[in-house]
Amino acid sequence: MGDKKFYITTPIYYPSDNLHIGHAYCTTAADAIARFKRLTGYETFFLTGTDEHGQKIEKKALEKGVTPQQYVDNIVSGIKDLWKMLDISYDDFIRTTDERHVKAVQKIFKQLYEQGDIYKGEYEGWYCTPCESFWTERQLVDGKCPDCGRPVEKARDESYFLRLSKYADRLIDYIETHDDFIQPPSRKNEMINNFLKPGLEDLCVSRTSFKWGIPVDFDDKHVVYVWLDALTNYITALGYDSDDTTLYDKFWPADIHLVGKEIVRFHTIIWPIILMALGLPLPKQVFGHGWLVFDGDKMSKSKGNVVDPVMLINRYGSDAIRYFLLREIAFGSDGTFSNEALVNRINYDLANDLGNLLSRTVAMIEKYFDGIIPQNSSFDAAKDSDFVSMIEKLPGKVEADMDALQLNVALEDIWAVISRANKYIDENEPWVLAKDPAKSDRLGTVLYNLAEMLRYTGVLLKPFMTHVPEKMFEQLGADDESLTNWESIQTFGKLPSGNKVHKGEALFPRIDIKKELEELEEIKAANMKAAAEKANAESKKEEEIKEDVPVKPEITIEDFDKIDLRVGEIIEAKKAENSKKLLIFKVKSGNSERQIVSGIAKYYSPEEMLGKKVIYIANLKPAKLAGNISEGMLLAAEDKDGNIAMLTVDKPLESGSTVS
RNA sequence: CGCGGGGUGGAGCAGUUGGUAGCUCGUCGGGCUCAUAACCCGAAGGUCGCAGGUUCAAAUCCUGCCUCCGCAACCA
Repeated sequence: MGDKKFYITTPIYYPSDNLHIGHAYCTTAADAIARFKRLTGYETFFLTGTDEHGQKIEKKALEKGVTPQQYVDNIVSGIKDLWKMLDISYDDFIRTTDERHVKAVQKIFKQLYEQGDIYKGEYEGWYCTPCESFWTERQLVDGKCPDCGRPVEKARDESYFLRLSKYADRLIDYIETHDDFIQPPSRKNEMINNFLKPGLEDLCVSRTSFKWGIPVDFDDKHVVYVWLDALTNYITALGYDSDDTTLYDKFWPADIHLVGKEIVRFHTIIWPIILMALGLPLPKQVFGHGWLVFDGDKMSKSKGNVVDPVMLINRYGSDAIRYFLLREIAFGSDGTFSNEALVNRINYDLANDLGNLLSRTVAMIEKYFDGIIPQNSSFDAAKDSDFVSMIEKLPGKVEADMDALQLNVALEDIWAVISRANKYIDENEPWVLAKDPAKSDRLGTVLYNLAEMLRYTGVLLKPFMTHVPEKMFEQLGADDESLTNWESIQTFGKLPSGNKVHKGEALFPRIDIKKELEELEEIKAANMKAAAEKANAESKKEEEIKEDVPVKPEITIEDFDKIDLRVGEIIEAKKAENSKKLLIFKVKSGNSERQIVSGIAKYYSPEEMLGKKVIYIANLKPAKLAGNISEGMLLAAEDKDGNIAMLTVDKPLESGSTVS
C-alpha cells in the first residue's frame, strides 16, 4: 500500500487465430484498471502478450504453407492493431518467441533441473501415429483420437517432469492463509477441492512430439512445454534473471493476474509452484473473470457466432465497445452479449443520459450566459446539497469499486450521478429561472453545478473511455491538465467561472435500433453461412482423408461358431439412472428374458427401441455397466463418423431365432 | 453421491453479516421543453425453482429434490 506501484497482467493469448470479443473483454478490463491506477498516482506496469509456441500453431502454419514464425508474426500484428483500436495502454507486449523470453526460460528450466525440481521420466499416453500426437485418456473421444477420429495406441515417451507434489502442502497453506489470492472466492474452493485435495501429479514440462517451442538447451530432443514457457512470461517480461532487472525488482510480485476462469487453475496451482521452486514471491492476486456468452451459447467458430471486435469498433467506436463490455457484465460472472443489449446501452446510457446531459447543459450556458461559465454564488442548500454531496462522494466510491475490481459497479455509481443530474435540471427548471432576471445568480449556480458535475464525470470516465472525456473537457472549456487529473476532483468547485464552453457534436448520436439490428443480423447470417460452408468443405476434405477402418486378423469358421447370436425382442426399455449413455433393456428370447445394457442413449430413445427385433450375443460373459448387469450385447453398426444403427431382421421372425 | 455456479415481476440482472423484495429495459398513465423525439414523475406486474426444517422473523441459514450451465491438463 505504501509505495504506489502496481503491476497487472492479462493472459498471453494464443495466436492460432484472430482474437475475438472475449479476448478484447479481458484486455479492456485490464486496461481500465491500469488506467485507473495511473490516474490515482500509482506507478503502473501493464503487461500483455502472446503465447506463440506449440503444436497447434506448428500445424496451422504448415496448413498455410508458411513457417510458424511467419504465421504468428502475421496474427500478432493483427492483435496489436486491435489493441491500438481499443486504446489499450499496455507498457509491454511480450511474445514467447522474443529472444529475451527464450533465454530466460532456458535458464529457468536448467536451474530447476539442476536443483532437482525437474527430473527426467517417462510419459505414458495414447498416441495417434498419423497425427503424431499424444493424448491423455480423458482427451480421447470414444477412445479415439479427438483430432482425426482414428484409433490410438498406448505409447511411452521420455519427458521432463516438474515435482508439483513436493510443493502441494505449502501451496494449500498459502491459499488458505491468503484470502485475496484467488478471486472471486468461489474459484478457491474449486481449486482446493478439485485439484489440490486429490493430490497433484507431477507435471510434464517438455515434449518431443513437436519442434515449435523453446529447446531444452541441454537436451535438444525436447522443447519446453507450455507451462514453463507461457506462465513465466510474467517475470521474463520484467527482465527476471537478465542483465537488467530494474523492472523486475520494482514490480514483482504482480498485484493482479487477470485471467479467464478456465485458466485460473494454471495460475493458482502450477504458476505458484514454479515460483516457489524458484524461490520467488507469489503474485498477490489471480482474478478469474467470466465469459461472454451468446444466447446461452458459448462463442464458437464452427457455429459462426464469433463476434468480431474489429467490426464492432469500426461501427460504434472504441469508447462504446469499451463501455459496453465493462458495464454490462458483472466482473467475475459470465455475461450475455447481444446486439440488442449493445445498441441499447449506447442509446440509453451514452446518448440519452450522458451525451444529452452534456448537450443540454452546454446549450443552456450558451443560451443564457453567452457560453461563459457562470459563478456559483447562489448555493441553495435545500436544492443543491443532495446533488453536490453526491458528486463529492463519487471519486471515493469509484475508487473503492475499482479496488474491489467491480468495474461495472464503478460505472453504475457514475451513472447514478448522471441520472441525478438530469433530475436536478428538472427540479430547478433553469428555463423558468431564465425568464426572471432577478434569478440570474441562481440560474448561474444551477448551471455551474451541472458543468462541474460533468467535469468530475469526465475525469472519472478516463479509465473506461479514451475519447469521450476529452470531448467533454473540450466542450466544457476545461481541457487544462489541472482540471482533468485526480487531484482536481478532490474538491468541488475547481471549474473556473469565466471559462468558455464550446458546444460540439453529439457525443453519441442515437442509433435507430430496428434498422441497426437488421443490419447486424445480415452480417451475422453471412458469417454463419461462411462458417457452415467452410465446415462443409473441411468435412468433405476429411472424408477423403479418412481411411477405411482396418480389417481385423483372419479367423476360422470355428472361431465364429463360438459366438451365439440370437434375435431378441425388446419388451422393456429405460434409461440408466446413473449414466447419460446407457439404456437398459429387457430382451425376450423364446421363453426366456434377460437384461441387456447398451451405450446407445445418444442415438435411440427407449420409446423407439421398444418392440424392435434386435440381434444380440447370447453367450457373452455377463458384465456390470455402471452397476447394471448386462447379460449380452446388442449389435449395432457404426460408420466412420460415429453414426449408429441397430442390427435387426428384415422380416418378422420369432424371438430366440439363431443367427449364423 | 467427481467439483463448481446458477434458477428472483415480460426480458436481463442486484440482493455483504436473516428484519418491509431492488435496478435497467419493456408496458400503461402523467409532466416538462434547456436538450440527441432526449429528460422527469407515477402506476401495474414477483407464491424470490420445489418440499420440508431452524427462528419472533428467511430470497438470505440447514436437509432433500427438480432443473440449467460450466470445469475435469492449455478456447478470455
